[in-house]
Amino acid sequence: MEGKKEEGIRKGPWKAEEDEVLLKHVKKCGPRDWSSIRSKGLLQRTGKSCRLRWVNKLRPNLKNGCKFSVEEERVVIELQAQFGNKWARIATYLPGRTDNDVKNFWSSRQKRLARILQTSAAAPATPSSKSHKTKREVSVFHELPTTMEATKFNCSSEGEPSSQPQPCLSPPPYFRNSEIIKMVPLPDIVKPKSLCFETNPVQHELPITDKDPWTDSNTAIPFLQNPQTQTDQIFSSETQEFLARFDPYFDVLGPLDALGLGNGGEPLVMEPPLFEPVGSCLSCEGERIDHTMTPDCVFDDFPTDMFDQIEPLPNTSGSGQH
DNA sequence: AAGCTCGTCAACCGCTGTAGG
DNA sequence: TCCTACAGCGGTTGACGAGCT
Repeated sequence: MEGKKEEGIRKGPWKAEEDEVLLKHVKKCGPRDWSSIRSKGLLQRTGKSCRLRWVNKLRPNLKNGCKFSVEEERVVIELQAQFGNKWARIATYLPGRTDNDVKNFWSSRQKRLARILQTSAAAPATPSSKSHKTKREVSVFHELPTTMEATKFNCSSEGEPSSQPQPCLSPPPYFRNSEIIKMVPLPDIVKPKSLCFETNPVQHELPITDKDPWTDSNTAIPFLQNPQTQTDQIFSSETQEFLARFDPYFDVLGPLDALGLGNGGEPLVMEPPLFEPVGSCLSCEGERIDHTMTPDCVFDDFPTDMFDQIEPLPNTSGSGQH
């Protein structure tokens, strides 16, 4: 398709004059016929580029240059868990935000997650060192609780979540209700298989296998082990204090109607079933679908290298396993 | 003060889906 | 049914600024 060399195509940052021309076109013709902009000689931009400029910068009511609010962050997190990386779809739930905004926001978080995982693995437990935290470190840790879910949870491994919410695309439980979040302070070593995403708390105490389902070795994944202990070991008291502030944050991660979304801002209109209990959800048509999210299904979709940088903790056998 | 690291943002690229001929 | 053009989407990249060492 792209056989012939495109001549006279301008790329790069848009000038104010170009924006003006584009706006005029949209006023006249509406947000369509993008390719005609070039064919008419109005701009030396591809239709694609024009559309993108309109959608991301020139459209009315965009929240350009303002950071994501806490509410917006929560919505993105929830919807990403439900829909996967369907940024355009997610953006429709966020008035004034574009798919590009959401995408950028999410990838920043992913980067931070990667860094957190690396640094927490590379520099564990140095409580006395570094009594001062840099601002940046603090902000990184600020993301910690919410980045735990940052992996894709589209549990169908054979591909793409469809445009409809799929049963398997339910949000990860610790972001669905506080009941599940309370699984965090488990007393013992928690291996992935015991991170059962069920509302039934009993599941959290499932027998733990000797094998790590990811590595097929006996190496447990420290980050997922007894998180309380890990937190104590890895983070300084300041950071812990900071993390402690997330308790109330988690508390509001209950059913959507409890989120108070839109407080003081534009109301965030949510489509039906964002916060369904694990085990069932509603299809787009409002039809309830029962399903069970198995741990395997969930962890299948963790990036395989997600924990590459994490070294196993010293053997905690005795205190840990049961 | 300079260099470095990181986060944010804008824009491009390639792929896919769809409508029309 | 096939082909083509276009629209839309998601991934990626590069520029830039802010903060830190």
